[in-house]
Amino acid sequence: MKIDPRHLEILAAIVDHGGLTEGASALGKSQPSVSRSLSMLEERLGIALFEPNRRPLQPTEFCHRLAEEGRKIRAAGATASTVVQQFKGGLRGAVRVAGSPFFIDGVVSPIIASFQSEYPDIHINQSYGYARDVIDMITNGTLDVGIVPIRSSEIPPHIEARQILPGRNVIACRIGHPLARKSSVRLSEIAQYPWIAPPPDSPLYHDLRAVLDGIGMRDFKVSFSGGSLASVTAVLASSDSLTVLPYSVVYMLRRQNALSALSIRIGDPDRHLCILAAKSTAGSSATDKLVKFVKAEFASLNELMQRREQNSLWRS
Amino acid sequence: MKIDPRHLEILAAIVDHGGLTEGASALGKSQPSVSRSLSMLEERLGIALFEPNRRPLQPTEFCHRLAEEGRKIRAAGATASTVVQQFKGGLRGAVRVAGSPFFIDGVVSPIIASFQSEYPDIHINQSYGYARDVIDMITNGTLDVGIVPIRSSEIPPHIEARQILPGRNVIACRIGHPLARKSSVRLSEIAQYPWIAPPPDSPLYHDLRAVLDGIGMRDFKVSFSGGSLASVTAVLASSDSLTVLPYSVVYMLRRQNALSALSIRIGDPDRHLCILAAKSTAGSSATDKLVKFVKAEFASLNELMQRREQNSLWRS
DNA sequence: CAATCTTCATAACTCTATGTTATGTAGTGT
DNA sequence: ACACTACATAACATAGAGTTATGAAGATTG
Repeated sequence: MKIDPRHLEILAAIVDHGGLTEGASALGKSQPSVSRSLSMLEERLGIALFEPNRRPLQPTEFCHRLAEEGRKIRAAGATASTVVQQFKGGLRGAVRVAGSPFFIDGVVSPIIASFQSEYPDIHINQSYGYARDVIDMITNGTLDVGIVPIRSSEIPPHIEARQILPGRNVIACRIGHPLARKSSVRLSEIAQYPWIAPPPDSPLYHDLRAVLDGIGMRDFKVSFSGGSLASVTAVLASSDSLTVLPYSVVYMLRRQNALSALSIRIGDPDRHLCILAAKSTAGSSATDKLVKFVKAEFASLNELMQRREQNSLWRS
Repeated sequence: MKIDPRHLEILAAIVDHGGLTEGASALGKSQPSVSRSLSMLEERLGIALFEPNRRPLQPTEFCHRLAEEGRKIRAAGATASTVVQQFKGGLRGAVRVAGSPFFIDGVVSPIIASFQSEYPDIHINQSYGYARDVIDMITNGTLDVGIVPIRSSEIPPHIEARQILPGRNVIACRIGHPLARKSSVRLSEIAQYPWIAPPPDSPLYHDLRAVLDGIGMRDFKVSFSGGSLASVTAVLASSDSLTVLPYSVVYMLRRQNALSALSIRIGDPDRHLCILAAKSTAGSSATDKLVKFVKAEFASLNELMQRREQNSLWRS
């Protein structure tokens, strides 16, 4: 027999709050109203929900079982409320953005800073996530915009994606690194230096492995592993270590006199940086504004980077 | 803002069935009723749930999101229905029995063993409990059958009780006890022997106190207290201790050459052994079969015991 | 493009469940 | 034994959902 889901929520509230009066209050209902609803439910079920003659109410095993379902209903209701708030709040100047940590820290954050000075009333909520997580969050509505390197075959049909940079990696090092001033770097010269590995679960780590496999290095010396872009940059800047980073990230950091890159061409990944958003018309004008702005900034950045051959750029 | 969980279920049904009319039918609701509920919901939310001017209704992304929560609520409701059926249907092939420990161990277990050899497909779940607990468990549906000594005034109206043995206690001892072979035992003879007391929270303990008060013994020497029927029997068998036990229990144990009883009449309790079950129609045929079997076995046992005068029985 | 069919919206009436305040009953603690 | 707490019940009002009947609008077909 079908039970009204509100009644299951009532049972959950009573069990979780240890009594009818407290449970009713938690639900915003009056104590007599809840009491009567329970009595009618017990009469319909023909099975006791609470031990008789006990104060406060002591649930039976049967009640506990139904209360468990009531908790699930309550959780679903809470999620629905969040969805409502998101769809309303999304219309009112808040955008949630996520992306690969190094891209977010190295490239996207400065762009978003520019966006916010131009649109001060739009709030940006920024977080990290790789492609798979970003897609999930956009799909379930907890994210508005994702900026991640991704293969086009990995983009599901309900998500709108636009490539903003081609996949391009370089071997990064500190400014003034012994190899940095060489116009041509040979394999044997790289082998003697230690490497910094990105977080093992990141696509960049796989890029690193691919690069080193391509160069023929089976075992490489890792002097530092994991960490944020800032910590990687700090380690690079204070040692002769090498790592693999996206070209755009190094380019942006070069502006800060932070990093340089070696004059050696390494294989580019087939994942291109894309900006992702849901295809639905629920996209807010704030989200639309941000997407447009980010596309324009990356177009500009791409143009700047293309004006410089990789090798000639790093020879200054 | 909180959404009525029934409305979330409605959204799920509409989305899953491809239209309002089909969805309403799936929920057992009328089409106009669902249409109006939806209109009122959209008005309260202030966000469109369906693309305008489309037939059949085409959900928005917002609606899809809420429908997902509706599915969770529907699933929880289905599980709750299953729980209800289990608590009702659990009475179909499995019977839960509880009673006073000494009766259960000494008399009821052998009867249930006979029952199960006759009905091997009926599962018996056996446990202990005194009258008050047994009544509570039957009331709240966690027990099917209780076998306990009880006064008829203690039986609530919603429970069906049938007396299966009159209240009758004897002073039990080991076979070969010095007093066991006497045809008439006097008070002064009893006083010198130690006593075994049943668990203090048991009605039998109160019976023991009542017996000793009636005999005029204010302070009696307790050499062993509490424990199961097996442990009490073991202590009796290996010492000259005495205790008070129900006549039927001793009778059953006598068959095993385990115990004997003194030839002295002591006051009988006003609690008679009864078999209890809920009056509700939820009683299964398995429960009915067990109740009938237990009644018959106890009638037979009662007849056997009545064929023997108490004193002549113990004189063999 | 018009006619027909399908799907949903609206109206009017009825009924049920839930809201309220007031008060009684029963269990628990001191 | 008394006071307090927690729940049950009564009476009245209201809102939401049930119904049948019917209209409006979108989609399909000839």
